[in-house]
Amino acid sequence: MNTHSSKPKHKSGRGSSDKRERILEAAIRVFAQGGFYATRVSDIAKEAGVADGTIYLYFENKDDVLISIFQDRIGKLIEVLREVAGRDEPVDERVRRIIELQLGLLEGRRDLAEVITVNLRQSSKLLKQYGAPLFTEYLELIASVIAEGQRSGVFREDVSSRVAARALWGGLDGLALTWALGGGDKDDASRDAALKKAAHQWGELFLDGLRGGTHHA
Amino acid sequence: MNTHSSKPKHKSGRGSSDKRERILEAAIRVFAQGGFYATRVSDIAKEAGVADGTIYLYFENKDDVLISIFQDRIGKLIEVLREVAGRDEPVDERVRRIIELQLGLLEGRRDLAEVITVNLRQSSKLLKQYGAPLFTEYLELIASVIAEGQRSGVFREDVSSRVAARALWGGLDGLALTWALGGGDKDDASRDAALKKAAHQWGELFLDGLRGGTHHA
Amino acid sequence: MNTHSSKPKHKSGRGSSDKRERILEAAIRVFAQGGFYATRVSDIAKEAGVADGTIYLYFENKDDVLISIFQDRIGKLIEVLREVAGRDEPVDERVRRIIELQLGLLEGRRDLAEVITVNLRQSSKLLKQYGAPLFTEYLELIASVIAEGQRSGVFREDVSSRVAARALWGGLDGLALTWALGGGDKDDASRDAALKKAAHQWGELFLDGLRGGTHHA
Amino acid sequence: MNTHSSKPKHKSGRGSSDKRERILEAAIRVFAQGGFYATRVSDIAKEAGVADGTIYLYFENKDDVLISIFQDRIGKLIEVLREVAGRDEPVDERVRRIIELQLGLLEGRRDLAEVITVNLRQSSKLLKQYGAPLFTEYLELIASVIAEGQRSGVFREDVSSRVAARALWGGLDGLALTWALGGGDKDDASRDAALKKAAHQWGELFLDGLRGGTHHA
DNA sequence: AATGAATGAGAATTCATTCAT
DNA sequence: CATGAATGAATTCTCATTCAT
Repeated sequence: MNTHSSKPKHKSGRGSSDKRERILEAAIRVFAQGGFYATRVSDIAKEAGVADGTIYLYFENKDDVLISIFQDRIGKLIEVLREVAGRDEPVDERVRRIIELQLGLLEGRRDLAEVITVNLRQSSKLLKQYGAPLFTEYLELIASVIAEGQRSGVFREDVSSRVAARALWGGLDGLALTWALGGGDKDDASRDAALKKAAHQWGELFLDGLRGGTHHA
Repeated sequence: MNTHSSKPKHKSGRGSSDKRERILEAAIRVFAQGGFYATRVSDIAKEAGVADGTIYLYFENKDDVLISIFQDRIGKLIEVLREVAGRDEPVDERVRRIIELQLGLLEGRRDLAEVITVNLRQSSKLLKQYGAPLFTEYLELIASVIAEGQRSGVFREDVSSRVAARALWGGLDGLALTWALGGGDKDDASRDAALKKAAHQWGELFLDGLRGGTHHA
Repeated sequence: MNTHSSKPKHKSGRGSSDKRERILEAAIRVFAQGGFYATRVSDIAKEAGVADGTIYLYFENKDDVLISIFQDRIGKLIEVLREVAGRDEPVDERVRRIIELQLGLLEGRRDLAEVITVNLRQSSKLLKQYGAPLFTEYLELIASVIAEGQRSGVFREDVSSRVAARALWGGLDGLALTWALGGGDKDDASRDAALKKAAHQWGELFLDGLRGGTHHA
Repeated sequence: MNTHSSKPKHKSGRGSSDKRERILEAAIRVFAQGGFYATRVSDIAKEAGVADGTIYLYFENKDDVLISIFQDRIGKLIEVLREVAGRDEPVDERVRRIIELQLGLLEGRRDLAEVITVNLRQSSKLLKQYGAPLFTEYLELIASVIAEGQRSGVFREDVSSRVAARALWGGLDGLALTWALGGGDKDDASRDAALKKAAHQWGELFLDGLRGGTHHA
């Protein structure tokens, strides 16, 4: 449903389709290290412990591997997000969950963060063709929560819910980028904690800003 | 190997080094369109109206062209930013200027803006090696303005100025990305207007959020 | 290396070797459609309704499949041809039978005909190594009929029987090629009828030419 | 006009476009030796004394090289044929010229004969897509001469001029095939003479057959 | 300085063949 | 006997870079 590749003839095979997963994980690691373009297909294969040709049993081509990473992960994220967005909780609480969710996806996965925030943009073609639809869906979901907050009077209405959604996502992506790029001086655990703290601050700033219009009067 | 651009023996030359400039401008345009990797050296040459070989009279290699864009352009951007950051204006006013600057709304220097949002992520290798330091400097400059606002009591202090700076940049980048992804349905003028409006909304949301801590008490 | 097909340990087997036959038939079909090189072993397998690996239980390799087609089928064709050539009928009648035979109009053995016009030229290497001898035998048989006609005074003698045989075959091949190239505008039945008619005309032209020397005096 | 490739950016360059010719000649040699599919692009390059990449400056891809051989040669042949077909000579004389012409194309070029008669058919795709149109034009030209002979009462009318044209060409192609395939037992000169002689015989047989209908009454 | 034809290293992809099940 | 997932050698084609003019 959320996979794009038309290839996986296996799928149902028990131990077989975890090979697809293995390749995907290997690709995330090597893409994060060297970037999409600098990574050779044989690098992915070696990292996954399979032969070069095996990649092509599970993916159309190299592009498809990157796209699949994006689609698999974002697809899952959207699923959960949809549930969160529909919860019976105060909207600001739901916004906080969204933030945690987006960063939770990355929890301890600096490599995944780099692939999503950096690598995907290296190919504008891929980004536009495959990324845009999913990305738009994701943003619309966030925007709908904000819009609900606006209708209920919790959030200011002089800011477009879509603009706010984009800014929220962009801010998180900005934090993730710095986090991904940051050299390895500190240990992962403290880096994780730092990201979490930063995300919390950013969330409160955002929420206050979103409520802020009321104070203008 | 680690020092770059030992080539530009011209630079000082009179009319000749405007060819370097022409190549740089051409490269910014084509990189922005198709990305660093999808762009062939011959594309840059054609756009610049010179022969392929001519590129190599002014730059070491293709990487060097991208690096030079970073250094030349972000360097200039930082210069302007430094001036804006140091102005004798209220901090929130300065933050508004920074937003306009980054989106290229200021002085019609759209190309400068493109460099950051589009080119920054093109090559992870180059990004890490050459982009990161400059990028960090850029962010620090923004953070310093925010910090000043915090010290003067205008901005809340429970949010790290660096986190706020990253979020500010990320939000802008998010708006720019959507803007870039959005198909060419509308004309440029109305797209520009939409971006300007979105940027304004985002700025006010951000500033209110940044002041917001005060209302919590 | 130079002896081929040491594999078919089955051959004598009862019902199992009809699988070999099935593969051979399938190969003829797919080779005829796309050519030897454009056909993948998996295409043959799919057409035959067996697994890829099964092919290798009956044939050394892909080349061996083509060679086997030559040997099995052209062998049979030559057998039939030999019978026709030796019949107790007027030579011109026998020439007419040969034409029908080669075009597969005789006894509905279209597949036999395909072997020569379609498969003969598929691989120059194999053609030279395995096809040429059989092909020569085939032509010699035709030439022998013509030579017989010459000796009995029915056919002119100022034309080499071998040259005539080659020309006869070539003409038929030319008709078949046009027939194969002709897009699928008409239905198979009418295409068949057209080929039959063309073959008849060609046969009479050829026979008259072959008798023609008598008029020269 | 008769070249298909959209590549040759050079063309007018003096000494430059003979490189295209050099590659073409080299390709004819190596295709004839090993066949189209067995020949690697690097083989062509080596034979032509150029780098692999140079091939791609003059041709789209490997297919294009084969197509270009066919188109260049057949294209030229058609030009001359058109002149011959329109001459003010007896039709049978013109048919003799056509035969000489078609074989003259191959004069001493066993390799070219093999490429045209054997290699082109190895790829039904190429043959159908590019060969068919030119081939049809060529045949129509021959058919028009035969039709003229029929209208003037020299040739029998119970044979379709198109069928006759195909048979004529096919017969010649058949002779050329045997000639190309024949091992190298004799020297080239005597082989050439043999081909010429065979062609003459075939021509007379064909012409007599084409007149033959008149004797049937 | 400028040119652009030529180069050739490098990478993606295909597909015949194998072999564990 | 049969299968078909896995393999990896082989090949085409691209494109950054060079260098003779």
